[in-house]
Amino acid sequence: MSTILIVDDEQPIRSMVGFALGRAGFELREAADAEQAYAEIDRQRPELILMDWMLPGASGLDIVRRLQRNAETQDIPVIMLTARTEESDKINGFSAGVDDYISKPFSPAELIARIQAVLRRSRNTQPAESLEFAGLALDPLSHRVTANGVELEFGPTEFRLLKFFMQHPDRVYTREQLLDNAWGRNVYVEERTVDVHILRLRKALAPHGCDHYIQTVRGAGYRFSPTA
Amino acid sequence: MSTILIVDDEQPIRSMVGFALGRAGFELREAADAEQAYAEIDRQRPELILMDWMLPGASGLDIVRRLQRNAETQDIPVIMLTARTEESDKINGFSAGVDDYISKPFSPAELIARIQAVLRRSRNTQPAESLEFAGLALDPLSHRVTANGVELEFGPTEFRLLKFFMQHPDRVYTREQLLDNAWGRNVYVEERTVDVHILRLRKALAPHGCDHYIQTVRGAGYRFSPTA
DNA sequence: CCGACCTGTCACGAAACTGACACACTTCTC
DNA sequence: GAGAAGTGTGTCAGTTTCGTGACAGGTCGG
Repeated sequence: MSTILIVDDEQPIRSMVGFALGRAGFELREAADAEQAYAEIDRQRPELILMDWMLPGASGLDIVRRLQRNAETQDIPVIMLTARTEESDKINGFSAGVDDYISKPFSPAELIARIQAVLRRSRNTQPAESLEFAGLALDPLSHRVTANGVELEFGPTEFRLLKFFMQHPDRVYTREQLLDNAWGRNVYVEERTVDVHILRLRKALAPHGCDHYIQTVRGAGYRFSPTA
Repeated sequence: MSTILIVDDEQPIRSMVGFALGRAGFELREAADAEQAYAEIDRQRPELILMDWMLPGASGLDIVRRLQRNAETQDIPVIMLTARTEESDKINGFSAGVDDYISKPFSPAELIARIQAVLRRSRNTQPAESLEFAGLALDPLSHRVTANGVELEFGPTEFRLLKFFMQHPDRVYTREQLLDNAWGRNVYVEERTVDVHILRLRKALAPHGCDHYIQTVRGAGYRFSPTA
């Protein structure tokens, strides 16, 4: 049973969504503003957040950005609820970590379909279990990496990159694929940037003898393989 | 080679894009408005559409929505050309089936990169299986070759050559065929170069007794046959 | 506003890869 | 057996690819 949090100041919307989700077998919790949202998330981590675009006080995007900065809440998928009248707002939702958008008004069927699509995607890429290979451990939930018991510090990008590698070990990925998976599909950065982050990962891993876990495959890309 | 359709009412833009795409080996067709776009798509299905956001009469998004409703055209990937990064427009576009966005002005390099990324994603890339013959194993996913458990190092060309051989065992290929398949259809290299790479393959395989897997067929070419 | 941190890009040198060539060697033809 | 044709192999320079340090812009908290 998935727990879903809706953050919207309009009570009718919350009711409608609650009704639709209830029929589809989701458990819904509600928040009317940013403060309640933080409180609810803190009380129990939801599996997905439906975030209204306009809220009294803070915009939904502000909340998403703040969630992104927090290691505990960073990987909760978010679906934005937007209204047509706000199209002129300049936003950068996808790069902030928003997984999908739904325009109001929406049908219950569309809502359910999108929620399930996002959940399916995020479950594939976010196993809640800790990943460990030969002394190198990464825990997606606590957002922590340890090598032989010693905690390592990584920036968000390097963390995502290492997480992706550890989720798909022993397989070569091109720079482009790594950009798609650790950066996002809709960002345009130079492929060589991947090299730099690989370097930074290796540098951080080197003191613990784990730098060779990431191998260069000339002409193809990079591979995470702790056994080699 | 891929045929790409650009739908844009500004002739200079079409020319610039045409120039950039021509250099990258794409064939470009042009449409200045919705009517021409439909006509071009109907005449020959393009592999990808570059759609201007603002068009006289209909917006690019309207065209995309209409294409989406038609079974024949709904799976043609679309890249939107937007005047500015109006992210809120992206919201509606992604849900309508737009695959990517490029903000004007854009560089030719970015255009090419995004087109190739979208094309690659939309093409069904079947995961290749691991190939093994008598102790010699090649895994396309991890990009690894092992002989009796020992890992062997190969450059990109030798790897492609060996992969092709192992995908088509027990069959003679001329040097020209090998160049076509392991190098590429439209590259010009001396046929004798194949000999050199065969030599390098054999050299790498020899310490593990696998060098005789590749046989010379005098006057014809080479053959991969582990049993012979 | 400042300073710490994260990020993307660039430039440079090092290393690896590649294709070509020359020559030695084998096989075939007469 | 001689010559011709086809193939094996060592070598080398040009090119490509990668590692790495430096740096500027951005973000965020104070």
